[in-house]
Amino acid sequence: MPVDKVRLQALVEALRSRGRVTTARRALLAALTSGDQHRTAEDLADDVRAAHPSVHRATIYRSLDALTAMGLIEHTHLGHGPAVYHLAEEAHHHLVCESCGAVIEVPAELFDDLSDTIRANYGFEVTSRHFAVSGLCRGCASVGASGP
Amino acid sequence: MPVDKVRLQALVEALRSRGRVTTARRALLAALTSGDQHRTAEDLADDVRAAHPSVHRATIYRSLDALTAMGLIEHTHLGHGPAVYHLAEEAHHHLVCESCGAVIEVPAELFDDLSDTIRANYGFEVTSRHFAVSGLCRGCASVGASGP
DNA sequence: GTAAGTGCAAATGATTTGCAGATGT
DNA sequence: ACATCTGCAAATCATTTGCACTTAC
Repeated sequence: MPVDKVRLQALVEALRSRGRVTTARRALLAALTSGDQHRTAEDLADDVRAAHPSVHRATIYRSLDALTAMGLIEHTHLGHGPAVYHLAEEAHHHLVCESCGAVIEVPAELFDDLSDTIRANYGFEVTSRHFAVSGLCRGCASVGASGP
Repeated sequence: MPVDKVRLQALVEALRSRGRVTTARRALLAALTSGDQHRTAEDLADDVRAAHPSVHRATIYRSLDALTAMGLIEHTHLGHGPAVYHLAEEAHHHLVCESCGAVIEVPAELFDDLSDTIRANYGFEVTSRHFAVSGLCRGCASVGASGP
């Protein structure tokens, strides 16, 4: 049995223990388990509807909210566009290039020192990867620095 | 002459050197120079229209874009709501509590170490304060940790 | 059986756009 | 004068909501 299937099954069990298992929710978990991370609600809707055409867009949003509340998935704002969703177990931060839009995933541990400093100075607990870190990627930064 | 007026005048001069000085733009700079930081486009529209009722919402957005392109202002996404604008000279990062919505301003230098690490490891230049850092403020974190 | 979840259509909130006319330099 | 801005109305994009019907457990 391939790993993805095992993963999906584990996720569905986690879902069952926290709420109802429905077609839309299972299909969403399946979509998030396979293929590209960083999928927008609209992407996921397309994906789910490929297999279950009657699932409505509104249900996608409500199901994403429910799965988020259960702690199974999270979403990140990468820029001015729609939010992107991924499984909560794939915890990581995002660097987004403001010039070309490239997205770089970085391990959450990179932020540990900053989190410690912020906790010490402000009593603020950095908990989530809800927002990307913006800046310029290597390519775009060097163009800006020396000219093309 | 109060400091704010001097600041505003300097900003208007900067604007003049980079583009046209119009009623909407001047009023926006005035609104951003005085009063609360973290104002949404809608807040700013209200503010501008108090003095100049004929200024249209669309003009506010276009003017904010223009001032951003000129480097005079920037905006930050604090959460799921609208973006908030402030003068570019007031560079700072934002911590936003996911539970109560509190916003804490922190000096940009706090991120220097992280920026260095990211630059060294990924060649990525963290340039902007475009997104807030989410987490839990002191009050909300302690409620979550030990129960109310 | 019953609360929780869903489909649908319409509403919302924030922002953008096309175009004709007004304004800054 | 002439490009740049603006006002207006309508469009767009992402997401949410009210309500009647279905479904999972």
